[in-house]
Amino acid sequence: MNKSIRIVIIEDDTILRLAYKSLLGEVDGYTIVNTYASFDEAQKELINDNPDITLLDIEMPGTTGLEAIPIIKKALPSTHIIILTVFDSEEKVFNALINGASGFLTKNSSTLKIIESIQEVSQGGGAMSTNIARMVMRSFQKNPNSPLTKRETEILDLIASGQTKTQVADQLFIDLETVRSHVKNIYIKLDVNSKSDAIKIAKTKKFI
Amino acid sequence: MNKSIRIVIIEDDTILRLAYKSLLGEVDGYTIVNTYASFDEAQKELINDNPDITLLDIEMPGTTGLEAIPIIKKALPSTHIIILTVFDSEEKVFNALINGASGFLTKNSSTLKIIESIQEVSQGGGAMSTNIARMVMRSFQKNPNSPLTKRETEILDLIASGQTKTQVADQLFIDLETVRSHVKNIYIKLDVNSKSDAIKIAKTKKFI
DNA sequence: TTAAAATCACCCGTTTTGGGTGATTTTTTG
DNA sequence: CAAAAAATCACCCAAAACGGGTGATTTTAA
Repeated sequence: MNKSIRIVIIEDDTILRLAYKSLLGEVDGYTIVNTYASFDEAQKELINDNPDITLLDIEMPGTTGLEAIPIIKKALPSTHIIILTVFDSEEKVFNALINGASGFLTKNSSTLKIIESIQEVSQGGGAMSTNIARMVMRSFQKNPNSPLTKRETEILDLIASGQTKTQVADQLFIDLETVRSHVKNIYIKLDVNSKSDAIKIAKTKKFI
Repeated sequence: MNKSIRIVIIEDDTILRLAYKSLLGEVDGYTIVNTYASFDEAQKELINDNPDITLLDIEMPGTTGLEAIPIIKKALPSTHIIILTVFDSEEKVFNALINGASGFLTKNSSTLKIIESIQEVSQGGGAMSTNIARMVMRSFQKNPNSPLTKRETEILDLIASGQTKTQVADQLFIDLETVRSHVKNIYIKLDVNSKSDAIKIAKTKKFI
């Protein structure tokens, strides 16, 4: 028989916390080691609990789930964190990603989805609710209505990666004056007059 | 009764193509409008087919799936593309994302997973195989062993976003000389002597 | 209570930048 | 094919930014 998956739940909503506990506790191979209503409460016990999976609410009184992620990862580098969120802001999701969460579930996820996700994450996979997956994918996608030409986009891309016009010229095997000419056109199209503004506008409008 | 979901399959492997066709064709509410062994073959027919979902192999003779995505999206802006991949390279997956695919399935995905994914994607969600989800998440995560301090990371981050040292100084309410001092230390730690090299190294090593 | 991190100062010459005002040569597309 | 769009290159100028050197002080954390 395989070892049971050790799960800790940190969720301030009592109803949800108990619901998760009783639902997941009945699953074969899952052990709910402990549950907490806040991270501050969980912090000292967590090392003892030694969970394989930590279900973590992102919105909590005291230390938020977002702030808790790096602390947990530092104390227990091999634990996998699954975030529970109401899906309010993109920023929170991306911050959680950056900090090292392995899964993202919206709170309306079905029990089955949660059970599956724990299984997948504990095997080294990733898990996302479909709306979060959609959001993540959209964040990669460029605006198809960019006013910039292909070459202009290419050049602005290189500039945004930190290169000077001279370096861009060398890399594209064209003259510095040509790059300057393109950049001037880019500035006109984006209605800016500096490198940083061009990059900022182009990024927020997803032209690059 | 709801309208059936119109599906087109573009996949050069005959066995797989027929397998998908027969498996998905039997699902209630799914209609396989057409199947093709290459995009070049599909191209003229696709507008007529008017699929809700296009299952697209990423590796194909002639026009690759990757190249096909923007063409399909241009001709049929509202169709959703689900990529089928053997999961060889990160680059391909990210390029597909950038070009506007709505789903990513590895070819070892179960029929159930494919059926679910079509459902989710056609409802505006996203779909990913767990190993691709994991890959995407990992791409967001920073290196925990960065030699840079918090402040240095913050400053390099702003510089990488296109700001000048002067702008960074203003934004952080510190003196330009302080920023310069930090940048000098960053250059030493990363063993570089220019902005662009610092950004390049820091990005590839995921320090920022 | 040390070490590390963050802050600021002034020197220097070089490179890059942004703006103006052009022109020519591909490429694309109706 | 013809017109339009995109990409290429040229030379002027002054202001800003850059990279390097060599310090010091204060604040924060181990």
